Formats: sequence, structure tokens, C-alpha cells
Amino acid sequence: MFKLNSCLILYTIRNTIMSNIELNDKKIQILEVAEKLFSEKGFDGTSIRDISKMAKINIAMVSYYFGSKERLLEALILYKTSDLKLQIESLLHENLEPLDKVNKLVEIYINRINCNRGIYRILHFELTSKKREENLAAFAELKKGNLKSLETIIREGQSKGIFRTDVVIPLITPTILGTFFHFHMNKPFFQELLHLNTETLYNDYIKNSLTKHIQQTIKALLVYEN
Amino acid sequence: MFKLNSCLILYTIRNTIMSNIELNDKKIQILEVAEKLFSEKGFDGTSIRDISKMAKINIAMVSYYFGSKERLLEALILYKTSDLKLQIESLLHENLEPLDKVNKLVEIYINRINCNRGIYRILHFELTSKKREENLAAFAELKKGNLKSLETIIREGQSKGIFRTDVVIPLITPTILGTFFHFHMNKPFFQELLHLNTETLYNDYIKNSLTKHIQQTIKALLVYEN
DNA sequence: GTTTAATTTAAACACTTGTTTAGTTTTTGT
DNA sequence: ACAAAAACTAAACAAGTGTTTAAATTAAAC
Repeated sequence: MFKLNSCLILYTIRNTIMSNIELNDKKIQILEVAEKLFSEKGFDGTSIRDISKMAKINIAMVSYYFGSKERLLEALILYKTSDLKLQIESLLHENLEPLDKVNKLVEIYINRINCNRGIYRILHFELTSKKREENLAAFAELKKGNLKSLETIIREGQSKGIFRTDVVIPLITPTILGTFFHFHMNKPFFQELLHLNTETLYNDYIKNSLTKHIQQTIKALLVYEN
Repeated sequence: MFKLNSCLILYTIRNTIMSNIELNDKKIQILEVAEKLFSEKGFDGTSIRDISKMAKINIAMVSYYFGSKERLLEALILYKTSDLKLQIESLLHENLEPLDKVNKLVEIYINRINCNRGIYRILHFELTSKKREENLAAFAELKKGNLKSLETIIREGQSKGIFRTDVVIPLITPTILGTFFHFHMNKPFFQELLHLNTETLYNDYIKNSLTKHIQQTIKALLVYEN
């Protein structure tokens, strides 16, 4: 069975897809470095010189390839989110019980974001507070589409009489993603608290305990009977 | 009854407490402006000139009063989090059923953070990713203390046979706070989605629907029976 | 009222920022 | 092989960064 513990597979697929459109190896190299640094030091906290240094290229290459730092970010967003929509939508048509679909949705989300921590942190938390909304129209569309998919799954469960009907569906995504993000954003705190000394232990905890906790939470929220 | 829809009361109390220690009006003015700008544009995205301009003071005054930009941030954190611990701990000794305590804890958290959005966004999401951990030891202690309080409440409910015992307690806070933060960090998205056109509508939605959703979630998670 | 201390200021400091320019090297097409 | 295009580079640009300095103003103390 295809287990979700590899970030590498999707990564390779994406590179293949994207490179057919417009990205060459150098651009990808820049994007990868940019993601790493943006996620570590924030967008404003990362300079083009930092990026070019780590990517071992000339400073001018970023402007040459992407035009500006802002447009580098836009390219990064596109690069990293282009195939999530497909992944979610294909889940819709799988032959699974509603609850299993929800569980798998959680699994996809967590694995997905866990493999692309940097860019999702920027997307969800750094950019929304600023006046960069106009640049992120495509991302808003992605969110809307994913919400529609979730709604379809839940409505299915509701019509089958499995899920309760007094749930505010748009607030479920915040619970799923918010729980993960809050955990991960406070990584040092939880690493100490839960004795997750190594990176492996930390990642395993996310893949197992945290994912299970979120699935348990959503299940309790959806299936709970008064 | 004391309703939680006022951010002003706590704000006034805090100012009174803090000013007795070391803060004068000018310092407070700088801190308030700093919080506003940090929360809008991020720590790195805000310059001391921005702050001094909006606070209508000379640039040198920030260094004069706080020493540096980093230490201004530290002062801001202390200024804004000093009384949350007391508020949570006093809840522990109230004569309430465990579930009501949990619900009130959620209410306190959401109101509290909602009234201090800026600083909490910085604390939870901007600073944790960088190497600023050493500056935030006090904040980590606050988090630990609050977790202990939550644990006390839940253990109480468990020993009374009301709460299930297979819950990972440290993961409950991420669910509570993460849900709120994810909602608020994607404010423009949810404002459009849920037609919360005005600031009042948005705030009311947080105070009512979102708080209820989180309480419902935690209740389902704690009380759910197989 | 004078002196001492605290506050406030404008200017300068050295440094980093994103971007552009003008020139060089490399690759590509014929 | 040669010309055109693309890739790449070092240097410079103007603007902005956090911080410091030294002088001016205000407040406090005696």
C-alpha cells in the first residue's frame, strides 16, 4: 500500500510537472533555497543576498529569473501548491466510507503541509496579515476548492445519517490545520515537553500521534451524539 | 454577569499594574504602537522609524528607553502576557463542573488572545521559527503553567468519570489555540466566505460561533464515548 | 536660582536592503 | 565557424536599517 510517510515522491512529481511549464533546474534551486530561508527567517527576514549565497548564484539572478523578490514569492507559492487540489479532488471519488474519507483527508493535509512546512507557514501566517492579499488570489481559490471538497464529503456522511448536522463546516479546516500549525510553530516547546529530542522522533510524532489526535478530534466532532 | 466582550477592562488593569513597576506613559505609548505595527507588518517588516513616526517621538527614544529593537520586543511580551497566568489559575479554584471549567478556559483564551491579537501572533508564529528562543524563556514558562492548569481541570473530570482518559492533554491546547489562530490568520478569506463584512460582525462571529465551535470540539473530544 | 539629572532632538554612523547597469561568458541555431 | 540569444557576473545605485553621538531642552533637587 502507498504509505504517506515519504515527502520525496510528491516532490519529484511536482518537479516534473512544473519544469514542463517554465522552470529550469536553476530556478528550482532558487525556489528550494528561498523556501528554506523564508520558512526559517521569514520573508522580510530573508535577503536576496542570503538566498543567492546559499544557492551559490549571483545576486542578480533572482531579479533576472523572477523579476523581483515579491514575484519570487509568488512563483514559490505556485510551485508548491499546484498539485494539492488534484490530490484532494481525487480523494472525493475514492470508494470509501465518509469517516474514512475524512481521516484520509486529514492524513493528506498533515503529510502535505508537513512536507512543505516552510511555504505553508508563510502562506497561512505571514502573508495574510499584510496587504499582500491581492497576490494570493490563486491561493484563496485553492482554499475554497478544498473547502468544497470537504463539504462534499461531510454532506455525504450527513445524508447517510453518520455525521451530525449541527457542525459549522468552514470551521473544521481551521481545527485540522490550526492544530497542526500551532503544534509545529511551537516546535521547541513541544519537543522539550514530549521529549522528542531528534528530528526523527518529532516527525514520527506528527505522523502518528498528532495526526491521530486530529482525526480523533474531527471524528468526535462529527459523529458525537447528544 | 461579567461578559467577556470588553477588551478594555483587562487593558486598564494591566496598565495600572505595569506602570507601578517601571513603565511610564511614553513607554506604554511606544509599546502600544510597536504591537500594532509588529502585528500588521511583522517584526522584521517594522522599522524603528515606523514606530517613532506613528508614536510621534524621536527615533532615538526607542533605544533610549528600551536599549534596542529586540529588547523592545521583550518588554512588549512581558507587558502583554503578565496577567494571563493569574487569570487562568484563578479559574482553577472556581466552583464549577469540569466541563464548564473547560468551556470557560476556552472563553478566556479566545477573548484574551482576541484582545491581544498582535502580540500573540508574533509570539506563536513569528518568533518560534527563528533563533529567538532564548529570549522567550518566560513565555515558555507561561505556556507550561497554563498547560498544568488545563491538566488539573481534565484530571478532575477524568477522576469524576466524566472525561475519557485516552486523550493526549498537551495536544488540546494546539486544537483550541490553533483553531482560533488559523481562523484569524486567514481573516480576509473567512470574512468573504462567511459574509462578515464589518469588523463588528467579524468580532461577534469569533465571540459566538467560533468560540462555540471550539467548545463543541473540545467537549466532543473529552466526553465522547465509544 | 543655580546645579544636577533626565529627557528629547537632529545629525551622523556604518551597514544592509532590493534592484539595475554594463559588460562578459556561455549556449544555441544555422 | 559565426552571429544571435541566453546566462551570468561584478559593481554600483539609491534607499532604508538599527544604533550612537553630542548638543539642546526640560524637569527635579537643593
